[in-house]
Amino acid sequence: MSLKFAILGVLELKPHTGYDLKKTIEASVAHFWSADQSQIYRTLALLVADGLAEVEVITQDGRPDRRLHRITPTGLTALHGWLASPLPPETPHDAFLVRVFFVGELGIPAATALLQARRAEADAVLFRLTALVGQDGGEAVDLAHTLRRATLRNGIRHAAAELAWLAETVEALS
Amino acid sequence: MSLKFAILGVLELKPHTGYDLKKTIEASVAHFWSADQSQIYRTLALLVADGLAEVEVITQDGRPDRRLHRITPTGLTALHGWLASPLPPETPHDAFLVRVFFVGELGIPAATALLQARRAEADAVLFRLTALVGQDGGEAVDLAHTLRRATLRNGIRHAAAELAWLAETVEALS
DNA sequence: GTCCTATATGTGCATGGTCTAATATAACCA
DNA sequence: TGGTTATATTAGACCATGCACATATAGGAC
Repeated sequence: MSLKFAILGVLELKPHTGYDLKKTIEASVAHFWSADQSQIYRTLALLVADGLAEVEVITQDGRPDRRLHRITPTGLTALHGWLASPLPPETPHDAFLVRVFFVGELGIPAATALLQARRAEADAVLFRLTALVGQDGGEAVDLAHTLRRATLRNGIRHAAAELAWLAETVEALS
Repeated sequence: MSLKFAILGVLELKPHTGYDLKKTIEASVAHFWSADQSQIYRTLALLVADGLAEVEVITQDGRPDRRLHRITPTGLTALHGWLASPLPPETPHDAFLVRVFFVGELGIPAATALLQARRAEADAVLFRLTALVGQDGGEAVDLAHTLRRATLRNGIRHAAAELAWLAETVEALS
């Protein structure tokens, strides 16, 4: 659902081909959204069909033509409407917590192993995001930039929360 | 994917009909997993087809027969295997952060409104989970119980982290 | 010379999930 | 008496995602 708008958002910044989009997404929003390449192409086609984006074909030889997509005024309206619309209720799906809930059957060592594995992951995420925020410099001036940094900080906060919870939980098991 | 195992986990505790399962899930793991009723029935059918669960039909009149599902030894093995298997890499999909990332276009008031709405939600989650943990008493003794409480505490930690992040971010916007 | 990577777009298939609705009865409330 | 809620299962349509694969060429690594 939001892939549509994530793509519109990227197209607003700059026209993209499907190929570029994949790269831009990986380089900018990968920490909270991921998209399969075929899904990107499908969604682009859908946006064009709905009049939210338009295509300029740039012929090439030796490889497929580039299909450069840009957002239309209708698309811009749709994006802004979505950004201002109320948050839909979300249905949680956390497979890790399903494991935690039932892993008691296997005893304390198995439960601890599960938590340790999770800690390694959370550590890695924290490290990666912290590096990204650091790279970014500091002095944020414009609003867009501040918000983009905020998405990274969100990931950092949650990774830290997860680590704190893991420590507390491992402790409770012993 | 994990619905299969969430259901197996519940079946291990006690045999269930599809109808019961929906209620048990809502009453116990709803804070980290939700399941559509038709999806539950489909998954149950799949478990039976795979030999992981078996059905006892209890005839009733005036309403459909109850189809009571219980886990089989094979099912138990499958559940335990899953619980001990490595965590698969997860692809993030956070629609809220997509909004944060792009909402700059609409200016500070719109961005702030988005964050305020989120705060109301996080507050509600925190309140609800805190009440649940409180209800639960205190003195947890057995492992399963400790882990179940831990899933609640996980939600609490993340809700708190979200609130802290929101405060920091609203601040950064002003 | 051969293999891998980058460029660029797509199709097909399977999985997992949501929403809607059909069916049928009993119990409870207004 | 009439409407909602609870009991219980199941089918159909649709949507989003992911994985594998098809196609075709240029350029660099080894």
